[in-house]
Amino acid sequence: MPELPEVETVRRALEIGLNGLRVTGVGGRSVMMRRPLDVPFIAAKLTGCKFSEARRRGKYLLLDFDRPGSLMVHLGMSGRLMLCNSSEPMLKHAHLVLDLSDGRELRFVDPRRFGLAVWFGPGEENCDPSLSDLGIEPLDQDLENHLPPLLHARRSPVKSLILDQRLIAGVGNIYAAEALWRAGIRPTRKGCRTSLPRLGRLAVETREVIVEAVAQGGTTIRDYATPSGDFGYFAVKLQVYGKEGQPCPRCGEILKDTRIAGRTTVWCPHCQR
DNA sequence: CCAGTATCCTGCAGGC
DNA sequence: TGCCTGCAGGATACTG
Repeated sequence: MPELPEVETVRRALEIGLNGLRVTGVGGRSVMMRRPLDVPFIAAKLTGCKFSEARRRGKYLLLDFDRPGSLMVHLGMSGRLMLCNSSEPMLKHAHLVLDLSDGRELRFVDPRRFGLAVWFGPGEENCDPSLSDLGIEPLDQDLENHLPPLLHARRSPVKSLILDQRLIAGVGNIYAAEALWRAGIRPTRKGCRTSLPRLGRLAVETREVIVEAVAQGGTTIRDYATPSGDFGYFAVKLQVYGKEGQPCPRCGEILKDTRIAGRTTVWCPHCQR
């Protein structure tokens, strides 16, 4: 569910919300997620540790404490991190709960269990393929030089390519649709059949839509919220995602939806070519 | 190596 | 009111 802007918003909220706090206990249930969740192991590493900072790489969050190593969290499709008072009723799918020294709790809730939370010992995060295989960050200044030749070398639809985390890290289904619409590129067009200048434009529009979404605190479609329960306000700026059958905001043509790589893709047949 | 599909899981909306 | 189907901000194992 959450893409880079939502994860970045969560990161910023945690940096403030966890500032100066210590983990006084760890609870939850060791359910099967994208990787097995090992609550006792995380408890052994984290209990008594003081939060220091929250980092982000692509859609991955890395929480650091006053001991070597870090807790990696991915929210998958339905994952949420919530800062709650411990008196608040526990949600059904709160798989991992960190008790905090101010009496509150950080709860990792993920009904679909496509997310993950794992502890990395010192140096381990550099070896983990989920992180080491990630492509360039959309906010990287070098994006428009780096990305176009990579996409141009591939035969897949550009939509699949910008969803490929090994090429560019952090773009998901919402911002892929928005960036392609802004760049005027048909999502089914193959990378190798798209000119380098047009792919450069796509790189620029991808970064721009992500910058704008971060500034709005991300997009709330169904249930995304920051750890303190705030919603993201970028939804009002979406031009095509979820708007199939409605007129294109640029030319008025009816927006179509197609499935690419198993994912719904909305686009304008007139201005995306 | 690359490209495309199937799959993990729960919840919810829509059709009958 | 159900029951069934398909779809949902994702990543990856597997197939050809």
